[in-house]
Amino acid sequence: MAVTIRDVARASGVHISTVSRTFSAPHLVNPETRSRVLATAEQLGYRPNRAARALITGRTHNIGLIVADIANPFFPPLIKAAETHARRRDYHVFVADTDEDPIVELDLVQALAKQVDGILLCSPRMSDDQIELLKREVPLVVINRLITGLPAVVMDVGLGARDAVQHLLDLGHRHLVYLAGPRGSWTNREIRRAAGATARTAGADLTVLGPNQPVEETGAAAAEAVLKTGASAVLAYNDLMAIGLLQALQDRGVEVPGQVSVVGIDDIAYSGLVRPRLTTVANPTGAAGRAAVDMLLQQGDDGPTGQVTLRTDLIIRNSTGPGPYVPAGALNAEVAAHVKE
Amino acid sequence: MAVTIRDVARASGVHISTVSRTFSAPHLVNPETRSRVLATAEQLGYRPNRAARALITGRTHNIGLIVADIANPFFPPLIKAAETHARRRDYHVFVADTDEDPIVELDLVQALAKQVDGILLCSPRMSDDQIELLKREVPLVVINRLITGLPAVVMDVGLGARDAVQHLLDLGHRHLVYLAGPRGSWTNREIRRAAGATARTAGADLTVLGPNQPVEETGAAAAEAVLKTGASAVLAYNDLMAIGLLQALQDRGVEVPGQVSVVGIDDIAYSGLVRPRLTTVANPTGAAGRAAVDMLLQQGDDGPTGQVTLRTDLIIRNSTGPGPYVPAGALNAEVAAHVKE
DNA sequence: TAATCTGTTGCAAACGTTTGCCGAATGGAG
DNA sequence: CTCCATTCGGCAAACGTTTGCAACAGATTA
Repeated sequence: MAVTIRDVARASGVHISTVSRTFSAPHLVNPETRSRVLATAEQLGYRPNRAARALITGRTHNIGLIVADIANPFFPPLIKAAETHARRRDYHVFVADTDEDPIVELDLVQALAKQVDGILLCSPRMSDDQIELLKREVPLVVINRLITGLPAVVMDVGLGARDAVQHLLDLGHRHLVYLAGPRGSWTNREIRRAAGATARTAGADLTVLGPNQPVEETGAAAAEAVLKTGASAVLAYNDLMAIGLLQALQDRGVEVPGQVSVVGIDDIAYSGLVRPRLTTVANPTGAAGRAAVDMLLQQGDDGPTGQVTLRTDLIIRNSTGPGPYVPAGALNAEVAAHVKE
Repeated sequence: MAVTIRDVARASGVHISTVSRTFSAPHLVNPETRSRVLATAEQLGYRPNRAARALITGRTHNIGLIVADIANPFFPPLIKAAETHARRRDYHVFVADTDEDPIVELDLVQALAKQVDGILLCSPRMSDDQIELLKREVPLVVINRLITGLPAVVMDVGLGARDAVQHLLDLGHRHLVYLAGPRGSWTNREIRRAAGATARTAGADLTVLGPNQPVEETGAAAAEAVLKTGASAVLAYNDLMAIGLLQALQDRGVEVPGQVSVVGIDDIAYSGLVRPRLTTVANPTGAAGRAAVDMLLQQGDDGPTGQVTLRTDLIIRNSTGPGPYVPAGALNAEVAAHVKE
């Protein structure tokens, strides 16, 4: 049914190997022959069968991209960037969603392993050991998690969390809440560590609430607990939760940032659209996707290597304002500017 | 390097065909032999090579999903639903992004054709003829566009647009704007047609502004033009544009819905989070994704068939309010409820 | 003139499966 | 004890490519 290399060979009066070479090693075939073959191939609508090619070359020209939740707005820009970048290099991308489930994650990697030249593992929830093991089955690049010895692209959320907490401290907040993310998330641990350290250094309190599924609903559901802590500022694991919290607080008549300041992480497209506009830590997700593809596809001796850290940026908008302990001298020009905005 | 069927055969002392049958036709092999083979396969970490299998069976167990823009929040829920549904049926999904470019779209279908058992084409921008032609190369299910003779899953945006316009008319608006979507979009034509017909029937004006790229920025950029028309209500091609417009109007000091009412389409996750919360037409994207997968994978004589229309729902929130011509008698209970909300 | 090289092509094996066909073994019926 | 049916497993071809090897022609070199 489908037109194969053999049909083209017959129609142009050459051996199939010549047709094959016309496509995969053009310099080895006489220009005249080549153009003849190309012409008949075009005319017949021939397209090389990648599966057959993969079988013999061992290279599928496919990559896998495994994310926790496609519908989480953090991922689409990353997926898009990775896919576009991969396609530019003539690779196709399998996208799969684990629903935050480490078991599904494991299955998925194994199922995809034979079908791809490598896998991009986004924010994996598996244990380090499991990932280590999987690495032997298929080239892996991990995104958003640092594991010694494993190639990775991470965004420096530690830095982001530090900046965010420092921003809150500068505003005069002394009791903060970290609204934690899902169990098993490296990002979550990083944020928690950095936020804790920064708060501690300044002699401020940091209460951790969680773990939580990183969705809007849990952010909203946490409002009660947040208020009960008596904290005046909240750093959320991601914008989704921050926005959920924002909503729930306002529904309860709590003013943001008047009574409680809220900071998110990710800078998803909509964090600038909610009211008040969300102060958040911007993550370079597109760049991360591209970097990960590059790393995976790098002409490898044996597999991808290296660890890349991308910088994050605190974006100050309107969901953060002065806290209860703003010292007279601290209301300097910079902070004043934030407050005013 | 990778463990093949042959390794398993050798290790368990049977012929490779027996191993093959153990996996693809278990009932043909002695339970005892089967469990022995299964055991060694497990121990060796054997996984069937799908490419090789595809070569001989002609079924890849992959499908392609082509969308205009992964980062457009309309698509991720659809992608997620389709992927999850496909995986449940043991299919993997290639996801690709055309960036709204019909050329890329065409290339993509052809490139993917040999590698998949079928392709889901979301909101294609190609011409009907082109799609018709492609259908001969690979089984196709079109989402969000109706083409005679082609299997499709569409959401009834015509109905949605009618409901939306009727809602605005009921509120007393007599001059409406339709902020159009991209050229080549079937959805766009449907909305325009239905909105126009509904307005015309009621003797109201409908000004069409566009075509536009379906992103937030163009919605914002259109604010000026919208105001210039003097219309009191706007229906946007999608929520993204509606939200952009909302923002821009408010930035100009125009009250929504006080001075201008705005209705979106899609009900993306964030339309309920902006202020005012957006009145919009909800599209069952998840259901559409699943239906399309089912249609594509239906045990087919020759290819998928049928056309499914999924119903849409007008969700009334706070971005719509009474218009300048609200007749005394029209402020019935239902409308009053809307207004109050 | 013989030897060597270069460029172009054909030949055939290989990649990891599936599957139609055939033969061997087993067991039940007559 | 023979015959037949059934169950099981092996054999080998096939899927559409790539690629090392060899053959051949013509050109270059010695």
